[in-house]
Amino acid sequence: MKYHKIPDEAVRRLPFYLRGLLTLSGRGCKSISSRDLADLLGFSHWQIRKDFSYFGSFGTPGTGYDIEKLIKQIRKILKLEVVRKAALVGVGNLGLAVLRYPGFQVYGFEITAAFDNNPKKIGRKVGDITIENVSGLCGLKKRGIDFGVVTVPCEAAQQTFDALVAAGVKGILSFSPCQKTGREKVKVITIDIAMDLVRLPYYTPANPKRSKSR
Amino acid sequence: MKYHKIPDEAVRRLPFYLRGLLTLSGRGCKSISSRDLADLLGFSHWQIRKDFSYFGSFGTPGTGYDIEKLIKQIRKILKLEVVRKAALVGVGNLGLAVLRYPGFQVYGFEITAAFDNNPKKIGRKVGDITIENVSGLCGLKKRGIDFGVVTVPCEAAQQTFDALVAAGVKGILSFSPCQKTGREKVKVITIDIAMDLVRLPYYTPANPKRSKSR
DNA sequence: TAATGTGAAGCCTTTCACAGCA
DNA sequence: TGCTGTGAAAGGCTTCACATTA
Repeated sequence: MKYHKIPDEAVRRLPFYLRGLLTLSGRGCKSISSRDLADLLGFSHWQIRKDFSYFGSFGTPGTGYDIEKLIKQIRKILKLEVVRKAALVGVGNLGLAVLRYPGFQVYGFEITAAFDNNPKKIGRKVGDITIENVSGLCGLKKRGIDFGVVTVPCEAAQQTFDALVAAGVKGILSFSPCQKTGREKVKVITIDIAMDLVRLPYYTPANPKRSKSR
Repeated sequence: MKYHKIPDEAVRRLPFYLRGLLTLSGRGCKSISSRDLADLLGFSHWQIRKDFSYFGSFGTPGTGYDIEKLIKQIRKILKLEVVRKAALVGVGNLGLAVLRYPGFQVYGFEITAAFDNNPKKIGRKVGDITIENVSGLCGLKKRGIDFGVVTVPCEAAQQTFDALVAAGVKGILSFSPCQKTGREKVKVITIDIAMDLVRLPYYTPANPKRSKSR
């Protein structure tokens, strides 16, 4: 394998591969070819091989990929070998939905703390998690929490960001469109529901061209 | 203006431009240069000019863009000149969060109906919307609803998709990772929270390269 | 034989530089 | 002079074809 700059698009696909492989592993499958994995996930087989090749050579010509080995490799690439912990800030409906979402654990990701500034909510439990006052954010590092999920209203987004950055998190997943991104050194991934919903009409007939549905 | 295939990436940016312009309009601004809009939104000025140029020439050399005119143009491109209606299926925490999200209206988008299969929820009101039985999905067309938002659990995703497609919707925003996309003719945009959260660790130091935070 | 890994081609997107207009 | 609109260059990603390996 030679050096290649790794396309961010390839990184974006790794979790999909991981999910597919975990499913296969759960079914007891031992190995799979790029073609079969491609059919399963809706990618092309050369895309899958190319993506893996950015990170090394994991397969066996003539046979395919050893599923367990590949899962391990992708976990390593994504830095999910150890369980990663995140804190959620803003326990409204969206925050609750994210807290109760069961789908993180298979990846080795856990939300282990929740914060809010509403005194009525502080102290309540959601599953195993007790909602804390946002003033406690500064203690994240000590608790081994490196990531933040921001589900606060727009007005509170910027100060929540600043608090998380001050607390030393390494990355933030934000549902708020209202932050001035860029000035921080931490990676911020933003999910903006309105942005995605609003461009649906564009793809309506008379524009029947299309693309990856992201 | 000459013919150009329009990059999907440019379409993806239009709602951001629209939001910025609406904010400016609200502040009473009349016109803006590509450079100032770029600074406001965190894009580059040539990117903005290029994006607009795919759709036509909206600006005035030496002056910039007339904000109201530009808003109208982007609305037209995104097919948001008339108010677009969507139905939400699955009124759990996430569904509630989306229903209560106030940010769609400025774009000319409205969620006007909500469906669930839980008898306890049917008949309840969320804001102005009364939750209906999913069996009522087939009547969407008559009510002028062209889009669907899917916030049901994984297991129910595929059948919800089929029902929405059968009801004649033109596009679907899905929060479920579990649909076999591709076989439908309708545009599907998928938001997968776990996928986005899970790749945060990758960007953690020792991989300090970076990119657009999407 | 069956499948991987990869250089090279092709395509799409972004950036640049500047002609042209108000 | 200041800013737009756009051809052309540069850069990045995907697809292809095939040499290579088990």
